[in-house]
Amino acid sequence: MPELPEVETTLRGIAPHLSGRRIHGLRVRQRRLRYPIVTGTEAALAGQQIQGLRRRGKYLLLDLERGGLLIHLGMSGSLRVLPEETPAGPHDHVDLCLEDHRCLRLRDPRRFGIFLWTPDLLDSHPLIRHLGPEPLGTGFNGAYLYAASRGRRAAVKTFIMDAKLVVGVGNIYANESLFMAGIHPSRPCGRIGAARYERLAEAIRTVLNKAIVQGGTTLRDFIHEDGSPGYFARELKVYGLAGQPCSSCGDPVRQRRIGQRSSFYCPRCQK
DNA sequence: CCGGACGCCTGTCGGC
DNA sequence: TGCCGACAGGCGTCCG
Repeated sequence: MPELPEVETTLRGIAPHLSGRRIHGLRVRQRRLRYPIVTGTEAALAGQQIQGLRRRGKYLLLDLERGGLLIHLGMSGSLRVLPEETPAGPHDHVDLCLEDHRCLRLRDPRRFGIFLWTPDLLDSHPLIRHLGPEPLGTGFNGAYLYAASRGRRAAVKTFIMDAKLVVGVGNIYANESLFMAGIHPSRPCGRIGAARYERLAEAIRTVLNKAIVQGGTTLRDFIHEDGSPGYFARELKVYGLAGQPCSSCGDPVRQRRIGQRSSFYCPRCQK
C-alpha cells in the first residue's frame, strides 16, 4: 500500500481542497471494504464541516463537527479530488461530495481500505489508540528500538513493520531502511545492539523523508490527488530488484520471504 | 505476551 | 492461446 510517505503525500494533496469545507453528501457504490460502510454513514456526514485533516501512521483522519472520518488506503487505495460529475470507474467505491461540486473519490481495487465514520474522538478509536509512535516525530529513536526489542526473537524486518512498535513502515520502506542501515532483515531483533539501532532509526527517518519529497512510490495503483504518480521508485535500492547488482558492492540483490512478505537485501552489505 | 499463519479482494504475470 | 497458481504497497484475528 500506500505506506507513510504515500499517505502523507495524499494528505498534503487533499487537505487544501477539504479543510474548512462542508460535506454536501456521500455517494457509496460499494459498501464492502475492509469494514462495511454502514447505512447511515451518508446521513451522519451530510452537512458537516471538515474542521481539519491529519495523518496517524497510515490512517487519514478527518476531524468533523461530530466525530470524525477514518480513511485507510489498504494495499491499493488512492484518493482524488475531482468535479463531482466525473464518471466513475469500476473501483471508484466512494465519493465524499463537497458544496463546491467537487468530491473526494476513493478508488481501491482490492478493497482492503477503510472508510469509517465514528461519532467519537478519532484518537480513541480502537484502530488508532494502540498505534506506536510516529517515526518522524519525537519519541522514536535508536534507544526506543533497542529497549523495545530486548528479549524478542522476531526478525528485525517483521519487528519494524509492527504498527504497535512504530507506525508507517511497510514492506517497501522496511527493506530500504534495513539496506541503508546495513542490517540483514532476518536478524533476530533482540540480538542487535544499541549503536546499530541508532543507525536503523536514522535510516528509517531518512528513507521516509526522501520518499515524501519524491511524492511517494508509485508501483501500480498509487497516485496523487491530481492523478500524478510519485517518483521514489527511481530511488529504490533493493525493493523489487532481485538479481540486480547492489548499488554499493555490485553483488546481486537477493529475495526471500520473511514473515510472509517478500524481502530484498544485499547479503554482502547487510549483516 | 509473542510469533506465525490466515483471510480479506482483484489484477497481473510467469510457467506450462 | 488459455488456464492456474503465485504474488502484490496492509493488517486484524486466531491459534499454539
